[in-house]
Parts: sequence; C-alpha cells; structure tokens
Amino acid sequence: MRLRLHHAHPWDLTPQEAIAIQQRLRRFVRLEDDLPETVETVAGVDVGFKNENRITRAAVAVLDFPSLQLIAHSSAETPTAFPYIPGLLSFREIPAVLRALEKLAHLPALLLCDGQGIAHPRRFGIASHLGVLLDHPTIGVGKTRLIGHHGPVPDEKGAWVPLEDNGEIIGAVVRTRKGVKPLYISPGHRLSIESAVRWVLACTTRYKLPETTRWAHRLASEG
DNA sequence: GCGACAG
DNA sequence: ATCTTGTCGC
Repeated sequence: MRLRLHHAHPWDLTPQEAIAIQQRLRRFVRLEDDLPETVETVAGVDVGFKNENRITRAAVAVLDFPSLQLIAHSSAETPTAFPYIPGLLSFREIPAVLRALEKLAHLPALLLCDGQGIAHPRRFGIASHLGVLLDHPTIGVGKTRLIGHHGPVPDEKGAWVPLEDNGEIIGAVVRTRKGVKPLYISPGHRLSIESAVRWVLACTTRYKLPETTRWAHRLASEG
C-alpha cells in the first residue's frame, strides 16, 4: 500500500536532533485501545544487518489471527544510515521498515515490533515511533530491558509484573514460557499496557517469542 | 565521575 | 544486531 511519509533522512540527523524529534512526536502517542472490532491479521516487524552493518534489511510477517498462520510477507533493504545508539534505535531501523511495509497489499491490523514501545527514556521507543508515523496500533516486544525496574516474575506462562520508571508504569515484564527469560512488553500506539500483554500472549504458542516475531526474525536474517 | 544502555 | 558448538535441563 501507498505510504506518504515525510521525515528527515537519518543520515542528516545528529543524535541531538533525533532526540528533539522524539520530544516533538511523543505527544501523539495514545494509550487508549483503538483497534478494529475484529482483528484478522497481526504482523511481526524485525530488522537484520548484512555486509558489516552497511545494509539494513527489514521484514514484515503477516499472520492470520487467531490461527497464527503466515499468510503474507515482505522485506526491503536500505543502506544503513544511522548508528546504533541506545534510545535512538528507531532512527536506524524505521526507514527500512517503512519500505517493507509499502510492499504489502494491506496494512495488518496490529504490528508487533522488536524493541520497546513507551518503555523508553522519552516514552518513544521504536514501536511508538512507527505507530505514530502510521497512526496505527503497535506493540513493543523487547527481549531485554532498556529502562525501568520490576520485581520477580512468577515462573508460570502468562504471569507478568509491571515495569516501572519514576513511579510511572511504562510496560510489563511477561513470562511467555516457563523457565525462560521474560519479555519486556509495552504499548507502541493505540493500545493500553494490559491489552498489549494480552495480544502478545494471544500471539504466542509454545515458544518464548510470539509467532509474529519468530517469522519476522527469520525473514529479516536469512536469505 | 561512575554505571546503564532496545537492536 | 552479529560471530558460533556443545551442552544442561524439562
């Protein structure tokens, strides 16, 4: 589908300017549930690198919901134009992600992104950034923590505890599989924390990572 | 000044 | 993220 998005080219941005953009866009993030009545497709978005990080490859895996069967996918490669800086990950990965999304016939109802949503120093991780640019529901699925603190997570699938920063709840630490490190879940845009957790669990079967993420990771890394 | 630090 | 074999535990 056609995506008309204006934004500065990452290679022209200084970290300070990138931070200013996050501060300007964060006000558009909405945490009220705003999804279609019926969600028929969910997608995983992930990025991989080639040629010593010179090439960024993004992949989108579209799954039917709730069967979680892969029904479509797309990918795109772009020259890597921004370094990896904690807190500014989206400026490195989003350009390729947008190119991959453009190749889809239809935008999936919900996008699960690798990384954080609002569980970010400025509450504007990659899932929120992508969600605001598209004004579309997104969830951040992080394998590790960027910011925030939390208590122990019961070792039972589906158990979760709030992720907190300065007295503010910014996400959830979720046990998607017994005996395995939990996932750091936070809303990107158009969902509440509780809903984000529910959707991630609904997309997870027998593995730590949701099926959406597993497919996207596979498509972004290999051939 | 000393740690922490998504992918 | 990426480089990579075997190995511990349910």
